[in-house]
Amino acid sequence: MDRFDRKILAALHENARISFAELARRVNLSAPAVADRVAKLEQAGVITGYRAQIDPSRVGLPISCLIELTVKHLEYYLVIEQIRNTPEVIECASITGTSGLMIKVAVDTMPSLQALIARLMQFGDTKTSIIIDMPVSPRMPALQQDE
Amino acid sequence: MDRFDRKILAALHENARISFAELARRVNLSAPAVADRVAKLEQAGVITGYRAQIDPSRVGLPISCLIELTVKHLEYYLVIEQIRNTPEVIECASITGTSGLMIKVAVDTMPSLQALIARLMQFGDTKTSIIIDMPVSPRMPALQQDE
DNA sequence: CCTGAAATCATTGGCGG
DNA sequence: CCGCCAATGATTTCAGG
Repeated sequence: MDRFDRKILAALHENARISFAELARRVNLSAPAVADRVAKLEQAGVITGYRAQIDPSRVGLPISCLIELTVKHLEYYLVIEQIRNTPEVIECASITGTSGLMIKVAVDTMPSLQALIARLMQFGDTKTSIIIDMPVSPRMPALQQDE
Repeated sequence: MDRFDRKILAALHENARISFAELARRVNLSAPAVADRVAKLEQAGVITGYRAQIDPSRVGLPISCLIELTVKHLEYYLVIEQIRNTPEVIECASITGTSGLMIKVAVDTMPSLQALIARLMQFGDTKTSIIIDMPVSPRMPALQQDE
């Protein structure tokens, strides 16, 4: 992990669809060299994937929420399995503290949200917050200089 | 927004770096047709970008947290500006309820986390939860059939 | 890591539904 | 308006150094 890798990661985080040729021009390496480095970063698990970012509000899902779920159930993995099978769930983190899970969801209408919360309540207490805005949308972690 | 667009979004969400030629094969359209559709999805704001997903724990940032910040400050936008300029912040949502902000951060060590929390405390009360696991990592919203 | 050649791909213009 | 085909220029990929 040197300055070339850091530049590569920054560029691919900014736009994952640029060509190796363009990437090569930006970091001052040849195209085969950057392709090789990218392959190694993928294999090392540094790059875990390339995702098109889709605006839920433009595909009929104007309401996004964070739901804190205080899991009461002992079969934790069963709850997680249920959450995985819930299409409204966009993201889910297992966290310390009483809550246990923080779930990000996107729904079309309030009744849908109500139904979703009702469904989640069988697993524990819920605390729902509507996302008003995303002042910082997913961005790159600040990379260390030393590795 | 028809079944072709939905297939395109699904494919680009699964792997944003596939070629138009490959995308065309998957959705059974020609390369120019998919390129045109992708351009329109971008212009319509449906696709907001393409991001390489980087594992913070593989770049020297093993600790990820969610910090709920109950903003006391009246100059909300100033707080947000400060948060934008904080490199440890990966994501930030403005939410309903007393908290106001939910911030996702990645840090290298516990002292760094402590310093970060101390910094955020000048803007209001904080409640920090460490992310243990991501049972559902950012995935595509379930698309509506009708548009 | 670079260069160079061959295969693949992106992009444009023109044509037909 | 939307998609297909064909051609040109760029890109990817692999070999060899």
